[in-house]
Amino acid sequence: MQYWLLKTDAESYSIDDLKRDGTTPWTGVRNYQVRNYMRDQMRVGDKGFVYHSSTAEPAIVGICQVASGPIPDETALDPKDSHYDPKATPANPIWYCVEVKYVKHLKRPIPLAELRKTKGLEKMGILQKGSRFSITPVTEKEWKIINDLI
DNA sequence: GCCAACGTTGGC
DNA sequence: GCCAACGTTGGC
Repeated sequence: MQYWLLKTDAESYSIDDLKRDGTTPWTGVRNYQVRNYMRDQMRVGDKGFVYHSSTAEPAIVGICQVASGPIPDETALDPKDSHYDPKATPANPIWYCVEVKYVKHLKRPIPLAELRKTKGLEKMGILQKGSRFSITPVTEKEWKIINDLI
């Protein structure tokens, strides 16, 4: 089993939205590296941190779980969707996503600033300068360290 | 709202 | 296939 960190803009889709929906396809990713994680590496049962970006205090706020294998990202095929990609077709969807299931809120959000200060997390994708990947792998060690912060 | 970082696009 | 310009992300 692997661990992940899934970034989301709380304004557009928050952990509360995920709780309400229960399970949701993680659509809208238009970065090849991140698509490849979802298409090739994420497995049903993998766990992930849910991270809110672009808020007053960016933070890890909850835990989710991968609930499906790769499926075509429907938003790429929908001309009305803001993530529409005219090059995508049903035969060659280009963009894939996985379904993500709500597990729980953390007892308290863990702010980015705290992650930065915590020993052993220096290599986390989320902490790298200019990292733009909305999904990054988390090592088992990092997963444990963060769970111990709660 | 600013701006650094960086992936993507497109002209050549 | 290089690389400048562009657009977007996201922390501050």
